[in-house]
Amino acid sequence: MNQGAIQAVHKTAVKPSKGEETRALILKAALQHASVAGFEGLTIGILAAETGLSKSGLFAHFGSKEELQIATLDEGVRRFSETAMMPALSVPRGLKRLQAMCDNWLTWTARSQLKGCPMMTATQEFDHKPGPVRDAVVEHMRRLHQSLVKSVQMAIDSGEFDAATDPDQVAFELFGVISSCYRSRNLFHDTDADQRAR
Amino acid sequence: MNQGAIQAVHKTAVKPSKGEETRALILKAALQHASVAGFEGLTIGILAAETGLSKSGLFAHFGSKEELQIATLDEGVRRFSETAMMPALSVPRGLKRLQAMCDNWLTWTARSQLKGCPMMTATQEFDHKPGPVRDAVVEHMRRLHQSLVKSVQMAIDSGEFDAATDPDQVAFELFGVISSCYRSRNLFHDTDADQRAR
DNA sequence: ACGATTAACGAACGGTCGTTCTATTATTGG
DNA sequence: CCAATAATAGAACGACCGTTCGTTAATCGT
Repeated sequence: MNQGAIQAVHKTAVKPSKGEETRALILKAALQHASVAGFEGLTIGILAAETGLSKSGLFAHFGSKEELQIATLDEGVRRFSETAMMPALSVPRGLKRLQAMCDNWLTWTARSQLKGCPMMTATQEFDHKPGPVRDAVVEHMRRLHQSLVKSVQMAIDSGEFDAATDPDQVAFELFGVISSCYRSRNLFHDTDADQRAR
Repeated sequence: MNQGAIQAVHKTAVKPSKGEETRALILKAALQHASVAGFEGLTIGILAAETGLSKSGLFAHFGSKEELQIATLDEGVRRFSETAMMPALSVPRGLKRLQAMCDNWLTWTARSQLKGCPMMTATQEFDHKPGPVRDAVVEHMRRLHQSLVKSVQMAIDSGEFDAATDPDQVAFELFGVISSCYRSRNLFHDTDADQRAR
């Protein structure tokens, strides 16, 4: 039936077939919606109405709600990577890059016109719900954590951080500060994009 | 006819009427469920089956799902207060008490046989969903934040923290560390209840 | 330009949702 | 002990859920 996943291997060079076009359109709306109402709040009916498709027409692109959730999560990670992480790679290694990463992390949702960080949402949502979606979330978060650790390590190598610094610990704390900032901003409408990268 | 089950369990007040008894029972199950599946995941049908009541019987206790959510949230806060915060008040003011608060915060879910911290869950879940439930969440979190700030201020007054310390900032960071710890523990099954209260 | 393939639709399904009624059973205060 | 009252059950509702199926319309390779 649906074999869109097969084509995922090839990094598309020149193939915006009709199907992929609408699929991208759906995922855009889905991500938007998930950033507000969460991934469990994603509804095929609502999403269909939002995109002008029929329920069954939309459904055919994914084959199940679970696959829709995973596809939306992947799309979120893709957007996060290209909006927040990749730009930071053009900043010189070390503390500067680490700071750029954190800054971008805090601002990418606004730049992508999202209401919240999908990964933060997904993390909370699937904490205790075993299944393929949770597995995907864990995998993505593990990768993200590793990225942070690597950047911290670079700052250690360059002498900007003490040699005794534990990169894992710093990454752990950075994540805490960022999630605290998101909470503060969203819940209280505080305007404290505190640049507290120590 | 044989109603001789005299349970001389006189708890606190003097009014454990039948209705309040079952209501407490429902809320216990609801909180348990919400700590796993979230407050939106609370379902009257499931909850009724879990408690042995009928849907309508359970429903009558609250009048709407929204009120059930709020009641469950309140119950969570109540349990949190009596399990995590109040015990910390018997610890001498200052850094010690602040540490006790954070420690208790990290361990109270286990002690209450919950799978996750309901307030953390609620915070994420109602970030972007206006309504009475969100209002209640905001109010509760504001109070909690103030508690933290007050404890930090005491540690400043006692000289354990530098006089230039910003209590709000410290509370902000503490919340970050705690939420990061919850995430790490639940998502990766890390066993790092890191006592990183600086 | 045509025939094969893909994309999209519309209707229907069994389920579950929150909610509303009415009726029956327990509990309670006098 | 007995009425008054509170607690619960049961059936039914419309709405929406995810999913299936058969059919039609659009797209694409040749």
